[in-house]
Amino acid sequence: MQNGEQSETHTEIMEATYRALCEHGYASLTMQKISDEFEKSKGLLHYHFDSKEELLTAFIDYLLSEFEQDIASIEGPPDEKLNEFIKRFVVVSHTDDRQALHLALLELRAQSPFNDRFREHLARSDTIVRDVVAGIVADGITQGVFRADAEPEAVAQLVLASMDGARTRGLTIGDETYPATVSDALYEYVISDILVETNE
Amino acid sequence: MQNGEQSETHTEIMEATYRALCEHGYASLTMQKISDEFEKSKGLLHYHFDSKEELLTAFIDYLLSEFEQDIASIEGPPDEKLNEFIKRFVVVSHTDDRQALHLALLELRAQSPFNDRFREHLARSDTIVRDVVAGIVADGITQGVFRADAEPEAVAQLVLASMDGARTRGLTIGDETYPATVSDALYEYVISDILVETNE
Amino acid sequence: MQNGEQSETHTEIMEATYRALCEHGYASLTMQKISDEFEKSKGLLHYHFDSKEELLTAFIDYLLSEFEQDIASIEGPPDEKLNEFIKRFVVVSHTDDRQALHLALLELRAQSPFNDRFREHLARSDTIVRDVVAGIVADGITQGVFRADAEPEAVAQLVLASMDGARTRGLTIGDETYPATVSDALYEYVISDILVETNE
Amino acid sequence: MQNGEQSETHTEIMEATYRALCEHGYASLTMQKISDEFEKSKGLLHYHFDSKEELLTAFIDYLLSEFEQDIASIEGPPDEKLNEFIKRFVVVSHTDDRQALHLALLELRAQSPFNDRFREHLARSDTIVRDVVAGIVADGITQGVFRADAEPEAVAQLVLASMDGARTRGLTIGDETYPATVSDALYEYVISDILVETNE
DNA sequence: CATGAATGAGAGTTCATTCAT
DNA sequence: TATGAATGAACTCTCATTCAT
Repeated sequence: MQNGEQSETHTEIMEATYRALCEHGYASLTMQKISDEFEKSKGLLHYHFDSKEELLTAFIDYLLSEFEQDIASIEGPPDEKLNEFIKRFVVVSHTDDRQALHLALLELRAQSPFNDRFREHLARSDTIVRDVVAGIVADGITQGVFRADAEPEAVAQLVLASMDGARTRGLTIGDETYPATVSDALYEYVISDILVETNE
Repeated sequence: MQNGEQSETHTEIMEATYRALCEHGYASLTMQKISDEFEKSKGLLHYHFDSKEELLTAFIDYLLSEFEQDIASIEGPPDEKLNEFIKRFVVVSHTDDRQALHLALLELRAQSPFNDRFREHLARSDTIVRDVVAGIVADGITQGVFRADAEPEAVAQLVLASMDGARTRGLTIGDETYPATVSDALYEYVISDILVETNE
Repeated sequence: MQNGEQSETHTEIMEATYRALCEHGYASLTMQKISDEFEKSKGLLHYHFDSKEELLTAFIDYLLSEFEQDIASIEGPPDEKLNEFIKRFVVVSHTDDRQALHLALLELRAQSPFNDRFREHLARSDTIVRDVVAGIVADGITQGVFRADAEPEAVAQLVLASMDGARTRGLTIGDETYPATVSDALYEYVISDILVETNE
Repeated sequence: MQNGEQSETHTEIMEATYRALCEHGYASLTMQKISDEFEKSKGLLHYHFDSKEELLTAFIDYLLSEFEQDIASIEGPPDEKLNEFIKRFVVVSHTDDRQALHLALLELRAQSPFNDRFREHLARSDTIVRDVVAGIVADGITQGVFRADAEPEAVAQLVLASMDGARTRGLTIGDETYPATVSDALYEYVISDILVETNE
């Protein structure tokens, strides 16, 4: 998404970083552990990236790009898009690969107060995603599926925050039912309220 | 809370760890940096704790105990308690010390999938807090301030998840208005729905 | 001088080495830094020279050859040749390119106790230069401009040593006036003594 | 001389550095090689010195302090002091330990154009030594052993430069007779000229 | 000839931990 | 208790060199 044409080795490094991050976590992620997940040599990591931080910044872009592509691929009428968005965002099974992706992102996010570049890259992506959700709600209002008094920005932030929190709590506390429970509550207490009541 | 009578040195170490964690972040937290925030020597840290992990596990208990005490001190009728809870939990000013505390907790939480002991201690606390919120809602139903069809568990999880998510996003993206916006949306789209309409 | 007909690439490598050495110093001179000053690729350096040491040995010859050519081009009667020799050897302005050349030579010389090949190449050149100066003095005696009791070898060594020392101290301590001061003292206390007093 | 009371370990590190520098030369001097000459562990080097550069800067002070002490210990009338100074400074036998010291200093000096801190420390010492020599000459004039028209500063610089150059050439070209030859020439062509002729 | 990706050893440095005092 | 010197493993990063193209 951002470069369009990265070298094969570049991609292999990103994938190795992903595996290493998922397995060991950010705090104990080392170039050696990335290298262990990488077919080629450790020195090559430094040939392609000037420093560990540079590699990880590139990795954030790689992760976000995958995530943004996933989100952009959602199709359908606004209410279905919102449902699908929530499903992809939060209802992850334990074996879902997306769970690992979100954990990786969470770790990088927890690090961002101490790293300006991380924060900038993450903030940029956050704005994009928020705009996507607010856009869905706005479209829904225009098309008459959501109530006219729904505030797209507020709804978007509430949806994102609750899903993010649910995922975080689910991931970090090890309770797999957390995201699903919150997701259900989100429907019952929020989304059902802004739906124009046609058949319900 | 867990020992009742900790030594003064123990407390000083916990406070030093807190300062070091806030300043440097979990990933680059070292015994040396804790020691730098500590009046006494670095060797003494190992006299009191067998290992860094042991120290950090004790630190989690210390943090959670402070947090739980804070929450337990809330008084008043259920709807006011819920408001106050949300306020303390999420609406933190930028200079609020509680912001740093939550960031520290987030970092430890992001680490918990890689550390069983961290996860156990955090999960225990999470259950306590969730029970507190669910209890407030249940009390509110009993006392007739919340609607009878409100589900205490579901509401508690939704409230906690959205506030947690809002705080995380606010902290890590550097947008101070995030928690307040989500908090407002939470009132408007969730809490106002479960309040028994008396004067509104 | 040693091959007579070096390839153009060879010369470009020598010039790149010269620039890199002047900029970074011997101790932190790397093949990469030489390559950075070189139009073509880094791999090509190894195509032309089997190793870094080989390249640097060739570079010594290149430097000395330039230096010897410079000295050989001095013309005139013996006393003027000696003056000119000293002037070229030591009285370098701060911006003089010769200053960098002498610094490069000094660095290689400081390395020579640890590298037999460096030492051999440098010693050979040193003998040549010493013979040139002793020859000038001997010619001066024959032609009656220098006193008959002047010892060509001793004078040559004293002149060379003092100029070398002055340059070293000037270069490394950053005092630009050093060489000129010593040069003046050399005239006043040494050369004026061996001149046949005709018009002075 | 500079601190008066350095720890024993500090001194051991300086001595280990001296041995490593003499054996391998500055350009290939590594912390590992210093550690190899050191009884204790490599990590300890970094406990006592924040970086390699800091260690080497301290080492320059250590070397210069030894050298300055040596010079300060010379006693006697001015002409004898000057003789003794030259003897200690330059006439080193091949096995003389002072030869190694001067080579070490030369290497550090050759590095000083690329390292401000090295240059400052070396320049400070250079000024001290020059003042000592100029002081000897000035005393000699006052006491009537040197001619009144001798210029202390100019003589000091000429003496130092020629001896420095002789030593450099001797050390780096491997010709042991160099310093002695230049030293003799220095007497014959310079010092004999400034001596008040009493018995010669 | 020429390139630049790739390698593996080793550079300086950091770190949790130990231990004598 | 308390200190701070000391350790050794592991860290990020650099380097001369090789090799497929």
